[in-house]
Amino acid sequence: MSKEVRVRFAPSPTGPLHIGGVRTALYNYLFARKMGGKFLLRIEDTDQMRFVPGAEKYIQESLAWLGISADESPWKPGDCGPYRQSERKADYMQYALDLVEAGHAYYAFDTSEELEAMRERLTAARVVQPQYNSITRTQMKNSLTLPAEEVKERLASGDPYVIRVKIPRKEEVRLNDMIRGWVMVHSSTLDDKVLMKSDGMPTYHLANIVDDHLMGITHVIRGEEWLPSAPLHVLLYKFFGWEDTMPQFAHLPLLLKPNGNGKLSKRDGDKLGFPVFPINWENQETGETAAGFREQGYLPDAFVNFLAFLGWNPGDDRELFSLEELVDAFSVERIGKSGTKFDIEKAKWYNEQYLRAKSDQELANYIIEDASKEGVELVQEVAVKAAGLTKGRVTFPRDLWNESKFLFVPLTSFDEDVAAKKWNGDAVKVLTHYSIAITNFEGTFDAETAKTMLGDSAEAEGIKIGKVMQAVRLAVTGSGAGPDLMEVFAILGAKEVSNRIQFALNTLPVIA
RNA sequence: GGUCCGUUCGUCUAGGGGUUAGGACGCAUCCCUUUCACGGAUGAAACACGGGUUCGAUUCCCGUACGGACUACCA
Repeated sequence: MSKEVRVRFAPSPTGPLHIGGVRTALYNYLFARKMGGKFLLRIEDTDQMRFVPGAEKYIQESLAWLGISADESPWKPGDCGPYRQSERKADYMQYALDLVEAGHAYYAFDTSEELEAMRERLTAARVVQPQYNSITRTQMKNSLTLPAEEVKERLASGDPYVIRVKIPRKEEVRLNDMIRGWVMVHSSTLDDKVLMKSDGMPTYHLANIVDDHLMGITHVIRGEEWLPSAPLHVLLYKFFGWEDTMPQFAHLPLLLKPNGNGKLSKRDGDKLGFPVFPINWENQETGETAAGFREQGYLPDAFVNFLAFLGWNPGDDRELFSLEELVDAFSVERIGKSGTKFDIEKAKWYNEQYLRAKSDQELANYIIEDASKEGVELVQEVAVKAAGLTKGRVTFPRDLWNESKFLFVPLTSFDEDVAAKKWNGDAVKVLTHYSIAITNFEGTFDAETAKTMLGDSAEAEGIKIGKVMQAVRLAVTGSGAGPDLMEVFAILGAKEVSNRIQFALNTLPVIA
């Protein structure tokens, strides 16, 4: 009987959460639910310089929109709080000190200028890897090179210092990644990463190990950009003596730019013409804004479904999955290894699928809302009909109103190309006849009736109905394309159709 | 440069020692439709390359190429 699965999503509040992060959150969530475990959200705000107000709220709102709920978070604390690293600040130093005590870490007093000088010196000496490591640390100012007395004095006098991990000179570090299998790295290629910064805050490397341990995290599912530092993390677990409870790692393939190369970054949104963020973002201080999927008209279910399939698949031909179904079907084994290019067309397709699956009643609300923004008040019943007529032709909810708008507002113009091609004497004859026929029509003007009467008018004029159909559509809708014309007539009603035909007859050029 | 990761249609992917290499998006054609769209059908479209191993490699191994990530007192 293994212990309960506990996973975490640990974003840092440095701006809007980008889509890759959202996917990471999703996979963590799916895994936790699938395994009957817990999904926690931890805010990694150890970088005070990059902290952006509002980013935390953005993360919260984004996940809420998608239905990704955390069992424990800053807003819903469990037994392992606090869930913001800045609020755990006091604890990290002791852990770092324990490492120093055990000889796995040391104080370093080098200034940034000295570090820079070291790198330049090494570069000049053609050292391939100018870094702070088992070789170079012997020439730097740290507690391994300085006399114990001086170290004590510097510490006592408040000299700025960092604590660095002391990477062993020769050691093979292995980890068994759930997605990539065994990964082996030699410690000689690792550097003595800073664990505690001079501002008293831990770096990611220290904080994430300490917190994951303290929070009982069993699986770390994160982006592939963390793979290179994973060996360091494994070493840290070992130094702390936590090997037995070290989480399993799963490094997710990256989300790539659609046009080719490089991982999808925050800046790509504007360039590529589609959002890279879940919801709209606005930085109050800088005025920086970014577009979100939600505001573009993507449905949360569709977006989640789309995102889940970016790097994962169920192993069969099914494509449409609700969040619950994703939970049921999810497994880490079925996550791919290679980077995934982002294809907005597929996202649109998903949105169309989910939109069409909605009832006319539900869709009608979008139409009513959008219409009222333009000062048009619609009754539910008509909006429902309009929704039914147009839902097969749209990608986003807002398209519903755009596609059905012509039903509710007076025509002001006619498509010129269609007019040039289809508006002719025959059409005028039929339309004139039809207009008169229906203007005083008393019965139920349903699609069937409208069609029969139109056929009768054409026959009376001795003209084939098919020849003038496009002109009829043009006269009543102003366009050469649209939903079933007779259904449109039924919604419009005989009176309105007649009026529109009259308007067209008066507006369009008269042709003999 | 170094370390690590990766490579099946344009894209997302299934598959896995012997298959007509399957599906989805997109694209094209046809059908449906008195329009456009939806829907249906069909089609074009892929195992990066070179060596092994093997009776047989897209599949296993090794190289090469290409791509990517990382290489901060950022996460």
